[in-house]
Amino acid sequence: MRADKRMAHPPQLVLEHFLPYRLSVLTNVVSGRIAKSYAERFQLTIPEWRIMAVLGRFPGLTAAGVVERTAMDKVQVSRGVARLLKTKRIEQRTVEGDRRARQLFLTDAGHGVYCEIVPLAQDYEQRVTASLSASERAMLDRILDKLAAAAGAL
Amino acid sequence: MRADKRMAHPPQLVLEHFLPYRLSVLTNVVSGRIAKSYAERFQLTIPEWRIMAVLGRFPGLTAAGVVERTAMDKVQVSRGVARLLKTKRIEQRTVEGDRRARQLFLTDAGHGVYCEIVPLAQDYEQRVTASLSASERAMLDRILDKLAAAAGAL
DNA sequence: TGATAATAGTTGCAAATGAAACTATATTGG
DNA sequence: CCAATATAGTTTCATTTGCAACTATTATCA
Repeated sequence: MRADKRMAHPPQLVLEHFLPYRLSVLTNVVSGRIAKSYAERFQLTIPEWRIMAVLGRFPGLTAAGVVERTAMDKVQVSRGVARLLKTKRIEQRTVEGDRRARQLFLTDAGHGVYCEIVPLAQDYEQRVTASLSASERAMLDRILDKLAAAAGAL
Repeated sequence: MRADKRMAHPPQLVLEHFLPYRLSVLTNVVSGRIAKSYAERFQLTIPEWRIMAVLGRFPGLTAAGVVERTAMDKVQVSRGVARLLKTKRIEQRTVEGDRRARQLFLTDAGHGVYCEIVPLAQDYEQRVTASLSASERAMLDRILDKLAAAAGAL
């Protein structure tokens, strides 16, 4: 009988040890905290800041490039880009030889905002990772790379 | 002049080494995959599944207890509970001595679904972490605890 | 006791989200 | 070369979200 089977081997998911769950909670907390430091002050949403961050690092990406680099939703990027264009934090240039795609760049104003937020974000990161030893930090680095590779491969 | 300053020390966020960013990308990928495996098949949203998961482990929690254990939003829990009641995956019982609160339990049907999903989730987790050595897995465990504690404490 | 504050949980509403359909442009195979 | 297909990005629409305000009940303490 089914009930007997269940009582013999009740599958159990210990949520607080379940990796996807822990990642999700941690990410939400971390992103949320950082967002607080810029959202109100610069009128930026999280997706908008993500786009700016990735463009600060990789100027000239197209929207599709942003999607690829951030694993954000395509629509989310499209709308974030639209808002950032309206607020003049980024500008676009049609790609040579492909009139569908546009390369995206931070404007001077956008770069200014970027330069203000980056230290805040770095500071927060440092305070969060301050609890780790140097070897733990190195280990985390390697582990995250492996996990990202594995998750992407499935 | 401002431009000069920027060019001298342009703050740069090296995204591929920036912890919040890496967490976010990894979480986006992982959560997306998992959601797909049960969302369609069992008509369950992520919040619903989280509630079921925590009730499978801690039967008799109240909605507030679920909030506490999952770091989910109170409203999200309220609505998830409402849907799970309607779909008969959980049932509730008024708490002795407090007519506001209700204890929540998986129904037999709910427990059946739970027992089907748990192995899927565990299997997925295993495939993602298969790339890690045992010691790396142990380390990850510790590190995530530390990070969560540190992030929460700020 | 009784007024005030706290807690459990729900609901209204405006904003955010995402799947699917859409426009416009590029590519490819026959 | 052109029809079919693929890609970049946007828009539509129904759903989901979360803050704030709400109801109902319980706790506090003057």
